Amino acid sequence: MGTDPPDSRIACFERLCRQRRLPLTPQRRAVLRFVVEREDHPTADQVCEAVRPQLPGISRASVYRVLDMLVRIGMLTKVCHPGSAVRFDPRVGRHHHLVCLQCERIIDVEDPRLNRVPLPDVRGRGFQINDYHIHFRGICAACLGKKNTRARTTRPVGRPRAGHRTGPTNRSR
Amino acid sequence: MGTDPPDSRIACFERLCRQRRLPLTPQRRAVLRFVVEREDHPTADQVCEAVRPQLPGISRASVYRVLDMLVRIGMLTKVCHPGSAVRFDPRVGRHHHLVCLQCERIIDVEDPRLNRVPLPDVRGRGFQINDYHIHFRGICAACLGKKNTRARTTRPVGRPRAGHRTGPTNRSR
DNA sequence: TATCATCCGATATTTAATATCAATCACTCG
DNA sequence: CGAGTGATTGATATTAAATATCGGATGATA
Ligand SMILES: [Zn+2]
Ligand SMILES: [Zn+2]
Ligand SMILES: [Zn+2]
Ligand SMILES: [Zn+2]
Repeated sequence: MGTDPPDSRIACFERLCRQRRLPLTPQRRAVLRFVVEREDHPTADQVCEAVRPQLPGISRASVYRVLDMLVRIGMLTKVCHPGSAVRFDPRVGRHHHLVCLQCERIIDVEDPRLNRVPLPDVRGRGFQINDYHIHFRGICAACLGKKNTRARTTRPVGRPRAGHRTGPTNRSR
Repeated sequence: MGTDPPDSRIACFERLCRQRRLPLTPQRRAVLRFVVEREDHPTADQVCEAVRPQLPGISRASVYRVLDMLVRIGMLTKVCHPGSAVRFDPRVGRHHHLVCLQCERIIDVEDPRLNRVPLPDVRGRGFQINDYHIHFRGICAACLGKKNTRARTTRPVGRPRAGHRTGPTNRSR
């Protein structure tokens, strides 16, 4: 259901709106259409910029409101990763993500074996598990290509030990 | 290593600072001590409030900076979940989380079976996987207790269909 | 077309997080 | 122990993300 073609998803949304007596506005159509047509989990800001050409007057507040509403009625889900804004995902079924530690890109990943992960036994702690979601962290193809750029996550912290000097110590200034 | 007792972790931090010639300030000690003594993944703001009694003058900016530095040198990790601020985790080894959809609480979970999850075959897409992390979503024991409170995630959206009226339609006012 | 609840855009506000900079502080080496 | 040096700190301002408010506009239904 989260992988249906865009038109089918829009139709599903319209059905849902009629059922629940929710007005079907151009803003809602445009935002949903944009998100279901993308595969890269855009942020609210990206949605805003992308939709403006077709709907010149749309306000940022509306984009936030519409996205929130689409999440509430189950058409979208939210994904987040430390260091980047919340992203919106048109796939609502169980699937998992590759997260690039360098460019923050989020890529969908699907593998039937990942849907058979054993649930931990947490009944002792009284936690009721409804669903799960795996974040695979690493480096995407694009970032592996430009390897010479220093990786933010592996940059050494602090100054080198004495004796490892890489240049003159008494700089002018 | 992420599960050692607090004193051992502080000692490890001091060793790391000396190695890298990073000044060992009271702010850094206090922030690290607080986070490693907690198990509930506090936010930067919670760290700030908790540390202030012991270090009255500490500024919010310093707390952010120190937390960021502790992440960079590998003493802490960041965790995030849509709808709540970034949280800091004293456990840096692979482990997983129970996320309560109602109160945003994050609880550590460990199960040897979860460390043998098959990695998806993404070599075709050129993604290099370094690590992974599972979010189990659900409802925690505390929130299951007070069940009468309406769950935010299951609240119906929109008004009911005509005919399902639950009260008088023509209210005064 | 008329009615009405809902939504939209504009604006202000809250919250999280980062940038700047002078004064202070921790560390090292005499 | 005391001076020298560079990183850190606190105060402040600023950016960015997200939410709240409110009058006017709009979609749904009859
Ligand atoms: Zn990348
Ligand atoms: Zn996805
Ligand atoms: Zn809870
Ligand atoms: Zn944890």
